[in-house]
Amino acid sequence: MAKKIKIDKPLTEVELQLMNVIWSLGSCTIKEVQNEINKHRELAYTSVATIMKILETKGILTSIKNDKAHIYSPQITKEVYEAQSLDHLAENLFGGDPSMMVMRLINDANISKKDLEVIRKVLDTRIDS
Amino acid sequence: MAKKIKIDKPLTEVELQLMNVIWSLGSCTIKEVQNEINKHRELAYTSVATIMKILETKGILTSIKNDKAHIYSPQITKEVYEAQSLDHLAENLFGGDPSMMVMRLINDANISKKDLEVIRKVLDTRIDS
DNA sequence: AGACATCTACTAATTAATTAGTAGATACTA
DNA sequence: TAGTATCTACTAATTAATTAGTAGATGTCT
Repeated sequence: MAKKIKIDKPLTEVELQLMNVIWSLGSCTIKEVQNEINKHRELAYTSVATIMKILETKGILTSIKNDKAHIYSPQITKEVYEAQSLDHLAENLFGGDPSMMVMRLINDANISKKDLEVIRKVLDTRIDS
Repeated sequence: MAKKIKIDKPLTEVELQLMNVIWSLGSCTIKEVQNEINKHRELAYTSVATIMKILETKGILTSIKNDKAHIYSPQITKEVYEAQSLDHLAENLFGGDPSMMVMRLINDANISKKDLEVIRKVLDTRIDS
């Protein structure tokens, strides 16, 4: 099961692309990841392998040796990584104040009125707890 | 005055560090930026100059030739860049749904109850308009 | 004007990120 | 079990990002 390891730096562009695939697949092989990623872009099998090895070195993936291919599993959930990314952005662009991010989002971003109402509900429960 | 140009890629690490300084200074010279940045980290005058030239090439800064030093001005406001960064993150990590970002933020991020209430007020006006 | 300081443009060196090839190991198939 | 396919580890090549030096131009100050 994925643990809450702390990532020091954000993932690079390709790393994130792969992780998005891996998070959606759960535990998986290099081949499976390559098949999936190749629906969107070219990337050689060995390139995928290299990136996944890097992710393993960073502690973001672990692998176990199966019959044939290694099986990789994420060591951090997508949700946790999302939170850490938001923290990072808050730190670097919003002076460490995440509430300013929320402001910017609900003011500028393309969020439907319906979604805004859902958010308000969540906010209500969050405040009254 | 800063216009709303559209940035294709997010700024790199150093570029953002410099832009944060430049946004806080407004129009400024390389020297001024270097002085400011050097309160936090080492960076040679010529390095600052190089980065600022890159930012100019990208259209994020413009410069006019003054008596002596060039004066650089941002072509994009910090607020707009903030919004674009959030868009980018939403696209790459939240399946293009910014409301999920807000959710993650108000649930996980370290936001005080007072700030949450301020956010709710803003949300109220936003919804009722 | 001559000496000195400062500035920019251009170049270059280093490090990080991306992409993929090759060789040797391992498993599968007839 | 010989031949084929697949897999990983290691290496390497390319591109992007970061950092800074050098030379020549320009301004400043007596």
